[in-house]
Amino acid sequence: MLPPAILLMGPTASGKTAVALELATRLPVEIVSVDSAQVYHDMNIGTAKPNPATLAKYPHHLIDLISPEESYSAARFCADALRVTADITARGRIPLLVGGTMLYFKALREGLSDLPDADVELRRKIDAEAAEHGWPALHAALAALDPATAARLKPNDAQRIQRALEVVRLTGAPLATSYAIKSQATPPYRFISLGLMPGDRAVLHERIAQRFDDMLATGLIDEVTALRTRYKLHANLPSMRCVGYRQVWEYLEGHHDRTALREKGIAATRQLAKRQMTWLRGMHDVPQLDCLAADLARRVLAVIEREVA
RNA sequence: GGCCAAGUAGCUCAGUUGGUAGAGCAGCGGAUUGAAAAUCCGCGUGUCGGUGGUUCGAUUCCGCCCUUGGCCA
Repeated sequence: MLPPAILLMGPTASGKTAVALELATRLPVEIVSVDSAQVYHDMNIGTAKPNPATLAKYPHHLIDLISPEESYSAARFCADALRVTADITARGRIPLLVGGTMLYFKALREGLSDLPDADVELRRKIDAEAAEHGWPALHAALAALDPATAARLKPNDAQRIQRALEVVRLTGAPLATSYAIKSQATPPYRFISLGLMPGDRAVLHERIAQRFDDMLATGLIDEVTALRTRYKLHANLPSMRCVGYRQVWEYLEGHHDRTALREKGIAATRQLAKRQMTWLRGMHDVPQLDCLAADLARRVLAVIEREVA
């Protein structure tokens, strides 16, 4: 029988971290972060990373991996996750993967196809073409090379059109050809999946507002200012497009005032939570618990103990 | 008490020279394969403050009333 691995998924501000820490005191688990923003060094407040004392007591894998100047990816996450979970299992412990980056969970559970990595130079060229002719023109160009993919994508879906053009140019074949092959072996685990969803979304929204205010109060703006001093950053980097960081960046550039920063930050976080919940709703095989329940940790524990045993 | 301004979507407002109304934000749904906290798509019936009048027809014009804000007493 395959060893167990626990997947704890939920929208931002649903209390995932608190539950994970609680579980860590009761089960032989090691926490693995599934979070595309917590991988960056020096982005702590805005990504709601646990504080140093907590991290010392409960080590988290897959946080603080790269510089904000760099990019991460779902593929890299899969590779990293499989490596650290193998280590954890070898130590006789159970991996507890916790986070809100649903694409990473999906990639882990369903595997990825064998596609070429991002090609910085090629992307730069495609961006230049888009700047000149617009994305709908590139969408039309894609239709000539890969009609099936073009039909699937909207003319303004910049990111996917770019990726499709990139893969087609690098492989010389339509995307579907590459997609057909899921090369990655399924992970050697028995996944125990759990989703956290708010019974009352208004309460989650309230919590998100509170949390963003807390971030501002504990120095989010200073954090971004320091990042801009320490690193070579620009507004289009994945790190600076993260929720909160993007809005503070715009504030520092003078695009809006402090009140607008707060409103935009909260709105962006809500939209994020909404997209995460859309993913979760679509995962029909993942049992869900109300993250607003008072005894949440106990309920999660009950489900896990039943499944692990 | 008098004068002035405003009352239209959850919020901020636009608009109809009289033919029952639409933007932004918020909210909701969806897509999602190496940037995913990204990127993109879809969803708008609201006593147009109330009530009388003029009119074939009033959210629009007129009277009165109500509410809010400002100025004057």
